[in-house]
Order: sequence, then C-alpha cells, then structure tokens
Amino acid sequence: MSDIAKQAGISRQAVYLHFPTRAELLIATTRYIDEVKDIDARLVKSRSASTGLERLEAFVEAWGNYIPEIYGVASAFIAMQTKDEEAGAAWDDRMSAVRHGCEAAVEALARDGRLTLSLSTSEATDLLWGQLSVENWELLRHRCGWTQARYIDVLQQTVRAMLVE
Amino acid sequence: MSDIAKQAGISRQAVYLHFPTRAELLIATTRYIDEVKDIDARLVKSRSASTGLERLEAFVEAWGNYIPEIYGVASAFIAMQTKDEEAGAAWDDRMSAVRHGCEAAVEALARDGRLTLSLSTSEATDLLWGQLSVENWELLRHRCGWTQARYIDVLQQTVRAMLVE
DNA sequence: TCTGTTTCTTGACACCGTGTCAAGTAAAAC
DNA sequence: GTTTTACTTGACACGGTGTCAAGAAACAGA
Repeated sequence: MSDIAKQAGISRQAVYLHFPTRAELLIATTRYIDEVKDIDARLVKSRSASTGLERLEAFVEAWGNYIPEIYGVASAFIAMQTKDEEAGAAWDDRMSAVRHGCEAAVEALARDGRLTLSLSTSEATDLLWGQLSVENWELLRHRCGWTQARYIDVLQQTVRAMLVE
Repeated sequence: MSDIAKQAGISRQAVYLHFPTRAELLIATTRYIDEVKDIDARLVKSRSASTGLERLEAFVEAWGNYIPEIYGVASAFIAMQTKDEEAGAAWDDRMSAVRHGCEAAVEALARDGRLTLSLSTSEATDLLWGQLSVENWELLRHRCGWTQARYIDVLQQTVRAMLVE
C-alpha cells in the first residue's frame, strides 16, 4: 500500500480514503483494466463464431492475449488468496466468469458433435479452464520462456487435441 | 510457526532451535515426506517402462498420486513463493526435479517416434509439466470436485492426446 | 550422586505490513 | 467568507517472523 501511495504521489493514508482495503483496491483495479482494455470487444469474435471449433480457438486467443494485461493484479490476487477471504472470493468470482467462457465454447463443440466422447461437458470445461489458467500462462511464458505468440499457437493446438473429436 | 509449536507441544521459540526459518522448516518437511512416502519406489515403474507411452502413463500416475501427499506443504510453499526468496528457490528446485521426470518421459516418446510433430521435446516437456502442476491438480480436485481416480484417468488421456502421435 | 551439557522455557523486543484514528491544513465550492 | 472536500502528519493496535537473554529441567558420564 505504501508503494502504491508513493507511486501515486500521495500519503499511504490517502489511499485508504479511496479504497477501504487492499483487496478492494485490487478489485477496483481489475474493473478499471477491464474497462480500459475492453474485455468485451475482445470476446466478440468468439461469441459470434459459427462453429464450436472456431469459438474455442477464438476464445483461447482472446483470453490468452488478455492474461498479460491483468497479470500484475492477477498475481497479487493469487498471492493473497490464502490469507484474505475477500480477495479470494473476488478472484474466484473473476475466474468463474472465465469458466463460463470455457463452458460456452465446450457446449458449442458438443452441439457440433465434436467433443471427445470420453469427457462430459463439465469435465471438458474444467480441463480447458485449467489449461487457460493464469498459473499455466505464467509457467509457460515466464518459467519456460515461451513467446506470447507461441503460447497462443500451442495452446490452441493442445486444447484441440484434448477436447475435439 | 506458533500453530506448529502448539501442535508439537513445545514453545514457539523451541521450533526456531530446530529450524532457523519457516522456509527451512518447510524444506525439511518435504525431505521427510519424500523419505516416509518413498517417492523413489513410486517412480520405479515409470523408469523401467519399455515404451515411451508406458513411461508417460506410469509417470502421470506416480506423480499425480504423489501430489496429495505433499499438497499441504506444497500450498504453503506456493503461498510464500513471492515473498520469501529462499522458499521460492527451494520450491523451484523441487519442481525442476518433476520437470526432469517429464523430460525423460517425453524423450522416451520421441525415441519411439511417437511425439507429436508440431512440438519440440522441450515444448512438450513444458506442456506436460504444466499439466502435472500442483496448481492444476488443486483446480481439478478441489475447485472442480474431481475424484483422485478420475483425475489420474483423465490426465493420462489428456496428456496422451496432447503429446502422442 | 554430582556436574556439565543439551534442550527447552518464559518473556521481552525489533521489524514489517495492514488497517484505524485524531487533529490539522489547503484548496475548491457555494 | 464559510463550508466542504481531499489530503496531511503522526500516532497506535494487531498479527506474524525472527532474535535475544536468563533460567529451568532432563540427561549424560565420572
């Protein structure tokens, strides 16, 4: 909090006049980023896809390219998830929105009859969700040194191999 | 630290007589678990597999079933990873050992000529590593409510679809 | 049984980070 | 010119990690 205050050029206490807790500051930050980076516009292509496969690939591209935008605040959330009840709930909420996106793609795939037979739609959703997690992005991009472009390419291909047919 | 002391029936300060820092206590705990739960014995089947595919599936089973044993200490490590330099390094070290296991399986697969052509061995290793991460296990088992048996089954199948042929 | 070592005890303290509170100031609004 | 708003300084509580000092209890070996 004092780092943020310093960066903003105000006192630490003044930050608390705007945001009651650290968690609420982070929540407000995500809302702000969503607005500025226009998350909805990024999802249009996926939502308007004509086939399940198209929808899946567009979703992976949209969300996969959105992760870098929120990574800073995301890792702050992940770090305090265990300690702060409120932060944990807020992050869960956010991630469950991502899960809905995964679910929509999986259901579109199932409607096309192209979902792998051995998986239920809910299991397929869970797998896709895990694959598109911020933690997995961090592993591949930071720990393993992948480029963002390669991350998107390989994830599209991987997710397809996992879920389709 | 005071919870641990209470549980052990000694004073908080006595814990510091045995372990200089919280990080070193966690490190010692993982070493102890590895010994008691005999990680090496669990990996024998994978190491002695005759084909790459067998090795891969045995590895997924061995490590996937080991995660629950270390989950407590693992999540403690993950939580303090950002703040504590020493803990971060120790956990990285541990996880790089898992990566070596992934690498061995991928290389066995490559020797059999069954590794997906679009992936390098290092990329395939990274993907497998991510799939077998504690974070992914936690997502599927705790957040999504999967059983351990289903987790192993689906992961074997998923990893095979991702990497083989 | 005495003695010295080891192990643990109590109780204090420093440091850091979050969050709270009170009193005062400076600028803007009316 | 007065009130309201936004911010200031400075203090404090609380929880957690890690440190330090002085004393007690268990346990060797002679």
